[in-house]
Amino acid sequence: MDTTQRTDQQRSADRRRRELLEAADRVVLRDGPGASMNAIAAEAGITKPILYRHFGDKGGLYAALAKRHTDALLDSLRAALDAPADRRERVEATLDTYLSAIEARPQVYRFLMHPAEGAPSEQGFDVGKHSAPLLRRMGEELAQVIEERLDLGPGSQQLARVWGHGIVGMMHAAGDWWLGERPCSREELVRSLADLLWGRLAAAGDKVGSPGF
Amino acid sequence: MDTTQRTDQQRSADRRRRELLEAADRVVLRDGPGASMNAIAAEAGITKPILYRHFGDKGGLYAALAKRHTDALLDSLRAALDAPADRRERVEATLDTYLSAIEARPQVYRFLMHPAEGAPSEQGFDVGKHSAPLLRRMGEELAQVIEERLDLGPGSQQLARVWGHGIVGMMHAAGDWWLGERPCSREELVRSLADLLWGRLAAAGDKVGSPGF
DNA sequence: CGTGCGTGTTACTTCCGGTAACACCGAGTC
DNA sequence: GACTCGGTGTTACCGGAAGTAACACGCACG
Repeated sequence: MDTTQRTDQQRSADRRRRELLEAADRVVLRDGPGASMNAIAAEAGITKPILYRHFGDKGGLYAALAKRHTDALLDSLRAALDAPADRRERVEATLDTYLSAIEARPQVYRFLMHPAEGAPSEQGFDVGKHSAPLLRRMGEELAQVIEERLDLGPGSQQLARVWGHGIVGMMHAAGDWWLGERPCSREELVRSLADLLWGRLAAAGDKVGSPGF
Repeated sequence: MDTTQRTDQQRSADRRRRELLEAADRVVLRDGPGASMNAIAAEAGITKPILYRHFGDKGGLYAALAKRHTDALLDSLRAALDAPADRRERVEATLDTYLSAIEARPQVYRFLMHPAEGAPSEQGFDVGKHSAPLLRRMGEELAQVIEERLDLGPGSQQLARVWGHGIVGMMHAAGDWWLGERPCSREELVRSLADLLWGRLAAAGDKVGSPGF
């Protein structure tokens, strides 16, 4: 009964919400994740309480903001992951997609990786609950693809999840470091990481002059 | 000329500093990284300005605190990394050392991974500068060991650094996820990760019913 | 005796997240 | 046309945290 009536208000509320999110986006991209609610409200041309009415609290706003970017990135990754190519190519394409994304918009990336924090009266403090939702989602997503596509024998589901989170973490940490120091080209980085996943660590020989026990 | 005079004051100042750090440690371990300077001062039986005289600002205190734990963890890891065993065993021992550490003291671990944040007037916002100093140090350390021990052919130094940071990231992300969900035993996790590094991802067969492109 | 100097305190400023209370405005109703 | 009502907006405040004076005690050294 209210579905038809709702549309009008709902649509306008949704549009407002999107405008607010875009303003918040601009501010966060400019000032970093420490951007204040006042600043965001000012950018949107309004005042704080409105933000709170729309998003509850700062965490809510940041979560909404993060969801937008996270969804976008995950879509790109899914595309690379599902491409009709052989495994190595798909892995490299996925790595490259992720690295391209963080290279193109490092501020977004920084924000996504360290969203929450700072809330006073932080209760239970369950380890691992927040951290980085994006990493978790990427890990789960990758785990699913691995489990669907690869024959890993018994315990495959568990193994796939470990690998999913592990590979995502590898990608993330290497990307973070690379972005800070730019020690090599993106292509080289992708190749090096793929080599690592392809077992080159195990296959490498000992160094000749290595400390001989 | 002042070296002899200094010893006395210096020693007492150092002892005081250590006491303060220990108090801070207790509070942070109890209340999480959001612990206030007031709370830390109270735990130490003093008041805020003293903390500021010793550590400059909250970041300084947290950095000092982080350094203690980071150094300790890195020592353990170095021991595992340098053990006289074959490569696979060393890798497993290192993974296990890290995972044991975060399992034994999750609060410390949480603190180390998300130390800073929250400072207003955060200038330049260089991506990747802060993030997690511990991860960076671990990555560099591992890179060094890899480069020392393995024969990786041309470009070995670059490759070692990529791998160092990548492997550390893998360990971290998998550990973080594991700590939150506890989906398997530590031994299984270690084995799964070592398998990943040993190329099982590349070696696995396609699943029979997999979507055939 | 007094003059530094290290150690400590109280009391303050500033800023931020979050909230309460009030003000305006357009639509539907009698 | 007056009246209410929901949505949008505001100002003004609270509580708490970081960080900073400014002042006070104690102790060695001339």
